[in-house]
Amino acid sequence: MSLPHAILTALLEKPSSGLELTRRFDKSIGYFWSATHQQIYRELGRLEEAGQIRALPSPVPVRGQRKEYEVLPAGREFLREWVGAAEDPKPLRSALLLRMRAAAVVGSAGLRAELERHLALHRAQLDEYRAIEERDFPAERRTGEPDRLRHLVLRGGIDLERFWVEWLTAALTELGPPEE
Amino acid sequence: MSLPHAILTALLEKPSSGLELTRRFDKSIGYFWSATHQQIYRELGRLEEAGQIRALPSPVPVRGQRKEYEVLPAGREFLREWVGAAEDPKPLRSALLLRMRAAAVVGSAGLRAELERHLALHRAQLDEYRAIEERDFPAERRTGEPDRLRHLVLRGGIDLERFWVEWLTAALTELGPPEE
DNA sequence: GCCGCTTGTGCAACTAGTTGCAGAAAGATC
DNA sequence: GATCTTTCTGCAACTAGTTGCACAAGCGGC
Repeated sequence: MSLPHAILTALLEKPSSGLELTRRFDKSIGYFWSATHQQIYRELGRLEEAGQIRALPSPVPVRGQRKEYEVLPAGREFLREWVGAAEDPKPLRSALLLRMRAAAVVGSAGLRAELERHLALHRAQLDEYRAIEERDFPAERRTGEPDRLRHLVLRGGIDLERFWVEWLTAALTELGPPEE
Repeated sequence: MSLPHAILTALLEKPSSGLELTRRFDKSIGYFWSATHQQIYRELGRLEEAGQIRALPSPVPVRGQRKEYEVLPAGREFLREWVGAAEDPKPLRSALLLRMRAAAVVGSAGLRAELERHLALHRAQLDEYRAIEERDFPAERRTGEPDRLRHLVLRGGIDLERFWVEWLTAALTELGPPEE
């Protein structure tokens, strides 16, 4: 399970409060490890309990008030170990591929519209990734190891979206004209 | 959630007992919607309860004895509706991409070996898919709609594995020589 | 005829992730 | 200065998925 590692990574990149983390998950880390604010708050509690992060000293420790967290040495070490650990890839789960297989059995009525909708979503995501690439990784900035690695991650996201766009396009062609 | 749909699809393709389903998940449907035997037994119970499948009449309804299930009309209808339903793609979750991002922060020690291990696994999966394609979808068999759709699904699997093989190869190059 | 192995089904207890809601604090509106 | 809205944190209850184990039936050997 990788949520604690995702949070530690985000906190090392920049100490944050729970809500800040949630927002950053929505537009960065969350692109390949999504989490709701609920998961994040709960995990922050566990990580603090385990001595891997701590809340920055603040005047009043009251509910409804932002709490900034930073990573402790134990947390950094925990993350460092995980980077080199053996962990098998989780088997793929795609409801869309499954649906197409179901369509082979009960007919493909209505599937075309869904494929078009997904195609639009993946195109949008692809555009977003490309915008990020232009903004954060112009050719001249791809030098230090950290940046090279982060750029690789983004390239992974881009190529995955490209895969979906291509597959969906092929599927739509194969499915034939609308209202066949 | 798609497990019931996966099971209905599998049962429509061929009525089976719980264990048979488990085996078929391990080498077919499960490639894009995996499930353990536990999940399958539990879901079979629910589907039977809901009147979407039924156990074929058997002499003795005892524990430890195989039970064949077949899909009832209500189950088929349920699946048919799902094929055309709107359902957003679930956000990507890749522990490996996440790990690379963590590596950008705490260093990439040990990561290279993991990338190589994953590369081998994805290559093996790719080979398996290709063998299935040759066996089940020779060029002359890709005619009826059901077969065309099933082949599309398999092509999706193949291209996804190809994506990983290419990305991992690029990542290893980018990471530089071993023991940098 | 019993002993151990495999096949098949399933319960129980766990971890991970989701959804709905609530309450405190602080700024915005009148 | 009363109320309204937004921000931020969090509890509670749920669904999905995993892991470990148990128990029955059949089969094979001896």
